[in-house]
Amino acid sequence: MPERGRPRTFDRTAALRQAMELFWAKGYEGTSMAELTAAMGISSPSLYAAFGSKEALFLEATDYYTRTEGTEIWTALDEAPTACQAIENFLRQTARAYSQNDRPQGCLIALGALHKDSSSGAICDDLRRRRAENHTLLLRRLERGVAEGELPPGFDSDAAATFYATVQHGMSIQARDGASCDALMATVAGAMAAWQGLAGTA
Amino acid sequence: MPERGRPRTFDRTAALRQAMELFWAKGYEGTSMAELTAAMGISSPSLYAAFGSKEALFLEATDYYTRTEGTEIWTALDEAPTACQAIENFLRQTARAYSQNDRPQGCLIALGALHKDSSSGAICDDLRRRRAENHTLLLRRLERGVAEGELPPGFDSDAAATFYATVQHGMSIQARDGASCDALMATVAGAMAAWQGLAGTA
DNA sequence: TCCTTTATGTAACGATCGATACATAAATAT
DNA sequence: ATATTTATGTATCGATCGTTACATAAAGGA
Repeated sequence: MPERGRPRTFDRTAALRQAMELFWAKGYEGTSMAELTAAMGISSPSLYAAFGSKEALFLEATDYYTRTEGTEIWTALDEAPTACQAIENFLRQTARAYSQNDRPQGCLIALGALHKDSSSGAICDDLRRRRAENHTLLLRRLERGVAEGELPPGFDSDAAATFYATVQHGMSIQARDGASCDALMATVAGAMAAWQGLAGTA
Repeated sequence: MPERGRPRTFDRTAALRQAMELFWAKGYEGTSMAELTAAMGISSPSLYAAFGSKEALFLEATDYYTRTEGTEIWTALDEAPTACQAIENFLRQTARAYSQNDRPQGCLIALGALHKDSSSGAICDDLRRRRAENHTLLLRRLERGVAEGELPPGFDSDAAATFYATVQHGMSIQARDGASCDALMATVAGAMAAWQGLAGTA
C-alpha cells in the first residue's frame, strides 16, 4: 500500500534540497515560488501537492537543513573530552562550515527570517525556537563541565552559553560579508580568549 | 530662491523618520510601499517626488539612522581614556540601545538587508560598506591603544576589531529574539572576559 | 495677470506575488 | 474492464508589488 495512484516523476528529497539551498541563500521572503519551481525542476501544482505551501516547504527545508548541514558543529560538542575543547571545536567547525564556497555562507537558522512579518510570523517563530534549542545544547554541555568539576560551582553556564551562541550568530553575518575561514578563526580566537576569564574568576 | 512652486504639506524629516523606523523593524524587502505611505502619512506620488524611489528612500533612511540612532555607541569609543574601557562602553551602550522597547530591537545596519537579491543588491552592498566602516572605527581605537602603549606592539588590532564587531552583530540577532538588556550584558561580560587574553599573551 | 514651477490626489499601470481549477495521464484495487 | 486514486501540464486566478500618467492646486517670477 505504499503507492497508490500515479507515481511522482521527481525525487522529492532532491527537490527539497534544492529548495533548502535557495531559502538558505535568499531567505524566506527573498525566495519566490517561481525561483523555487525553477530550481526544483517541477511545476507549481506539483510543488503544492508534494509540500503543501511555501511556508510548509520552508519548515520542511529547515528541518532537512538541521539534519544534513553543519551536523559536525554539534557532534563536536559532546565528543570533546572537556567543555573548553567542546566550545572551541564547536566554534572552529562553525568557522569552517560558514565559509564554504560550494554552499551559501552563514547559517539558515540564523539568517532565514529575522523580520517578523505578517506573512512570515510562523516562520520567524520556528527559527527562533531552533536558535533557542541550539542555546540549550551549549548550556547542557557547560553544565556537564560544572558537574564534572572542570568548571567552578559558581560558573554561570547560562550566561556563557548566551555569549557563545551570540558569537556564532555574529559569525553568520560576518560570513555573509564574505569573510574567509581564517577571518572567522580570528573571531574564534577572541571568543576562546574569554574562556579563562569566564572559568577562572566566577 | 529657496522655495519655488507649491510648498509640500508634510514634514520631510518626520516622514523620513517614519520610513526609517519601518525599515528598521521589517527590513528592506519586508517593507512595502503601501506600508511606507501609510506610516509616512503621504501619497505614493508625494513619496516619489520627495525621495525618488524605495531604494533611494532606504539609503537616505539608513543615513538618517546613522546620524540619529545609537550615536552614543560610537562616541563612547573615542571618549573613554583607555581602549579597554572604550570597548566595554561600546558594548554596554550597544546592549542598552539594542534592547529599548520604544523602538525596533537590534541594528538596522546589521539586519536591514542580509540577503543579496536581484532587487536589493545595491542596498545590501551599502549596508555591508557601513558595517565595514564600523569595523574600521573599532580598529582605529585599538591601534590608538597600541600607539599609546596600553596594548603590546604585537597586538592584532584587526583580529580584535573583527571579534568585537562580530559580537555586536550577534547581539542584534539576540536582541531580535527578545533578549533583555541584562541578557545582552551577559554577552558583554563574555566579550570583555576575552580582553586580558587578547591583550596579555599576544 | 499670465507663466512657470513644484506638490497633491485619483487612478491605474505592467509585473510579479502565492496559490488553484481543470482536464489529462498513469498507477492500483475490485 | 471499470473505478478509484494520485500526479502532471496548462493556464490563470485575485492580490499585491513598485511605479507612474494625468489633471488639479498653490506657490513665486515676469
